[in-house]
Amino acid sequence: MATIYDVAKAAGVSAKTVSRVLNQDAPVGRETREKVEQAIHALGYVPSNAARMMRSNRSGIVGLITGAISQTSDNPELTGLPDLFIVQGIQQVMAAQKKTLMIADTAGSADNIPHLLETFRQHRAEGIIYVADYHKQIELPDTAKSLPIVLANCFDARATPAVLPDDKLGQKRLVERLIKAGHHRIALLRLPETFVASDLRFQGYCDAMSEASIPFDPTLVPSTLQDDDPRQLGQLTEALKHLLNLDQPPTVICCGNDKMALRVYGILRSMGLNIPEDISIAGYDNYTLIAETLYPALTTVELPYRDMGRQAAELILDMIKQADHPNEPALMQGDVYWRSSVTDFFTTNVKMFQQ
Amino acid sequence: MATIYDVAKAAGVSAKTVSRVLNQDAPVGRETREKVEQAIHALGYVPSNAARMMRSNRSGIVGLITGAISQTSDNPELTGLPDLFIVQGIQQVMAAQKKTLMIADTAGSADNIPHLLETFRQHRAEGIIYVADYHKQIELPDTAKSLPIVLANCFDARATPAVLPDDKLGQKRLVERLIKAGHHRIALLRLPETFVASDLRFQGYCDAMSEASIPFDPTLVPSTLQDDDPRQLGQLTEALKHLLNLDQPPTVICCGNDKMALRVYGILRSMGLNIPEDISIAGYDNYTLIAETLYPALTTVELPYRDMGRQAAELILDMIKQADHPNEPALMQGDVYWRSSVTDFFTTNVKMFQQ
DNA sequence: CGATGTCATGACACCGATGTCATAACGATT
DNA sequence: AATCGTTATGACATCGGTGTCATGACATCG
Repeated sequence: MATIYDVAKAAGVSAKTVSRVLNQDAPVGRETREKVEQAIHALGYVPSNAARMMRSNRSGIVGLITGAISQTSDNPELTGLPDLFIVQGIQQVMAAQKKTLMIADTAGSADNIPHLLETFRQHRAEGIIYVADYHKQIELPDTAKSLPIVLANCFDARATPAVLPDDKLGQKRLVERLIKAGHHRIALLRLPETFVASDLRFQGYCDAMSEASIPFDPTLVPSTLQDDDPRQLGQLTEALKHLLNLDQPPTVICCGNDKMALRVYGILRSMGLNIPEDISIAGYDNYTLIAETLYPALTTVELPYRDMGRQAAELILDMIKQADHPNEPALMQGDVYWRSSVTDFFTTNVKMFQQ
Repeated sequence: MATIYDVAKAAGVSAKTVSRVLNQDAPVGRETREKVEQAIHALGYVPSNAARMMRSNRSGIVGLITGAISQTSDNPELTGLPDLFIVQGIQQVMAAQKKTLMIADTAGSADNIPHLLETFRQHRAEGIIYVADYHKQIELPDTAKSLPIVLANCFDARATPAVLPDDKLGQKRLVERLIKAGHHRIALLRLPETFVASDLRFQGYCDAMSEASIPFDPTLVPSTLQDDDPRQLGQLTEALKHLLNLDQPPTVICCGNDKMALRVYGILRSMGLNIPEDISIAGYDNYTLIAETLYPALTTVELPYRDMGRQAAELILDMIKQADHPNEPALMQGDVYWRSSVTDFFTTNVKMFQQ
């Protein structure tokens, strides 16, 4: 591989002059510049990052730790990898800032994290972003504290700067929208309690109901499901039977996430019920592969993963520039996506009048 | 950040001795070693990759170009990102070989590729893997030819070494299995022709049928769908009606992929048909989020993405070691996943006898 | 016209590792 | 005792860039 000296010799100038042409940090004569540029092109010269980095002591590298690439084998429930959109958001910002993003994977085990941090330090990464596959609490090894670090989609007990989805607000908005569409009997099939989002979304549900002066009816919120995937189908079936057999059954069921909604579609149909004519269904996540492909398409709330990624990236860049960092996690809002799996009683009425 | 000289001074030895402790490439006295190790620990010293790299001129970096992280905006059809499993397979091999994988993203536009290659050259990447989001033909810029390169999930006209899924064999195996289960009237809903896989899978279907001496019936293979997503639902509905209205309707429908199968589930159910009692459905891709979550679970063929990634990684490492490279693309086989969306007439019969 | 400033360029040191070579101490071999 | 081999260690050059400083040629200004 050609070096700057090869280029200098070919152009008949000093290495420093080539450097000046490359970096445009000092005036160079037009003729000289052209000779140098020709030599660079002829030799296919590309400057060595390693050498630059040594001199400047600035790597321009930001490390990213994720389990998104290797499947999280401890939780087969979540194999969809939508959290990769967080990585995408980060990538966008980094590319715009000409930073190099170095992605390392936990290979499914948190034990690897110290080793990954070590690698990042060897590369002199300026900061680190840790991305979790779903909203959860984590604990980082002590070695992590020596570099600026931002958590995305997770938080810890030490108030490390974090970017999180606003699950409470998202569920609240969805329920508000359902109420506006004329629904009063609104069921909620909660995620297993081990998920942080389970409780937050339940709170959002309660807030929306109470603000609309609809009294809370515990029969509409069956006990939460278990983590255990194989048993979930049976539990879901039971919960649905319970809801449908109520004196006043719900007109809409909010599912813990889109995947659960996919299951619910199958079960309800095997019971002979039509969506949304017999009962409306809503999800959570706006996992488009499911939400847009299901028939009918699924009303759901977006997890604002791309925004979270962008926010996390900007946060880490700020922290690299100035050791300053926020104390409160940044909560990112997701929109409600209104699709045909939910009946809008008022819109339907309008249509009837029109016809 | 501490340097090797800081460590040397703290331990009262020369920098070279510290280097020897780090690399264990020459004997060091026990006492000296311990002093050095203490100093390293006390200073939190981590050797600089940049400096090492300069001296050795070996980066240990393999570049990976993908659109998997940024969504491929030109094809909203495919937002599932399952191709990330390829990246995972690559990562596994690289980690085992202590290579650093540098992932760059096309941000949805192939125009960025030259720039990414430039970045890789700056980092002195030893080789490059290009990962496509689905089986397709691509064309790389000429600048790519100066480094060892392997294509994963795609190929070009210049016989660049490639790793591809064996779509023909996969479909053939699925159809063979269907025939073994007692199906003779087997329909195939092809992917749009713009997909390379469309024709290959059709060939596999034909091969299996002809080897079983079942004459090819073109009415069972409706004309392929259009790319155009919004129109696909209507086209699918038409195609299904056509198939169901045949004199001898199919007992099983092979869908172009799992996502299409998800649509077909919805449409058939809205027609009042039960799967698999009234008609069996099979998919392709083994996109587990769909295939395992659908009710009933979907019979499908695996796209062996992880294996492809591993294979591509091993190929590029070979090519880095020795400029040698294969001329034929490596075809990777995927297994048939047999689930409850397809009736097995013989198994059913056996059960009936048993009862 | 001499002093000053700007432009264009080169010589040289340095960033932080490691390869090469030298050296000293010590035990083993002849 | 002289020679040799091994162990343990350090001095120094080097990788490929860039920061610092110096230098010469002109242009500008009072």
